[in-house]
Amino acid sequence: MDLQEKLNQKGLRMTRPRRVVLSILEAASVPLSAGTIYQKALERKERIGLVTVYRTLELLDEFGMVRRAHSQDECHGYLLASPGHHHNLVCHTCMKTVEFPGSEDLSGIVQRVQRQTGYQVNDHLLELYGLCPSCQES
Amino acid sequence: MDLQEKLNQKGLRMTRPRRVVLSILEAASVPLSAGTIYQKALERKERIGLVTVYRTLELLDEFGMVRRAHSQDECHGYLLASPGHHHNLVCHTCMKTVEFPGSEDLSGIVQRVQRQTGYQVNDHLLELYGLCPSCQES
DNA sequence: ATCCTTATTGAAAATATTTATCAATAAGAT
DNA sequence: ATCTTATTGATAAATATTTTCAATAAGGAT
Ligand SMILES: [Mn+2]
Ligand SMILES: [Mn+2]
Ligand SMILES: [Zn+2]
Ligand SMILES: [Zn+2]
Repeated sequence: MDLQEKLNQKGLRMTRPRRVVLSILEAASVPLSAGTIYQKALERKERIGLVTVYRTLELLDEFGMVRRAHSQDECHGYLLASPGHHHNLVCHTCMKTVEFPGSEDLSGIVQRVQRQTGYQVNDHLLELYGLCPSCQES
Repeated sequence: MDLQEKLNQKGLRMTRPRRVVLSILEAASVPLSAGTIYQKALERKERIGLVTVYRTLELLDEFGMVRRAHSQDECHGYLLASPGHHHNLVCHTCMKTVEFPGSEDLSGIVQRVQRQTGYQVNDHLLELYGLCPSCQES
């Protein structure tokens, strides 16, 4: 289900600014902050407000169409997210990011930690870091 | 090795502000932001600058004595970190956080992801969320 | 204890980031 | 083409973080 449909469902409207933000995210391979997206929009000579970028990101987040990247420094990068449970793999050097399906089995860890802490675990954040193919050469 | 020693090693000095920040972190069971630490210092009637809190956190971070909590909203909470590889388990409701040793085996996932993406994985961020014992009752 | 060197502090200002307001605009249904 | 109202973006306000720099204090030397 694409943005248009999700908007319709809620009586919301497809607008040019929203299309621009989405398009920029689609073209990106690294996590983008609101500010960066705004920059790129300006470069494209698009008339858009920074506030709208924030609002659109919030919207896309609600729709689950976007995911935040929590690298140590830049905490506020957004990436387009495929539907379903995924995680990010970020290149330390160039930030190029790919997602991988979250089919990993954490039940072992979860079991153990629950027993040891008394907590009831129901969610997790997993992010991998490394070197992308092209950065491995240099 | 405690803060005093690590400071000595680098020709740095143990100061009262640094002691205060450390002490506040030691007393906390939830991730604290620079601002919050500053607040608590004021409550303790300690003379300290917010800038110094930022600087001290940066320092503690370099020393690996502190870990950042990346909850969805509050991206900049700091927690005192035990030496060695650990992760955080955060309570959704009250934020109470415990750490658990990172002895989990991610090699399965890592292997698979490396093969599928061509990336070379060498680090990860794992955080668990759930309900702490006391929040389970309510 | 006193002196000296220099790491450290914090007030103040500069930047950067995020949120709130609100009149003007434009989506999209009729 | 008209109408309703969701949406935008300029502006301002609120937060958060970083930079600057003269005054202070840690801690080694005497
Ligand atoms: Mn997962
Ligand atoms: Mn681990
Ligand atoms: Zn790379
Ligand atoms: Zn709790």
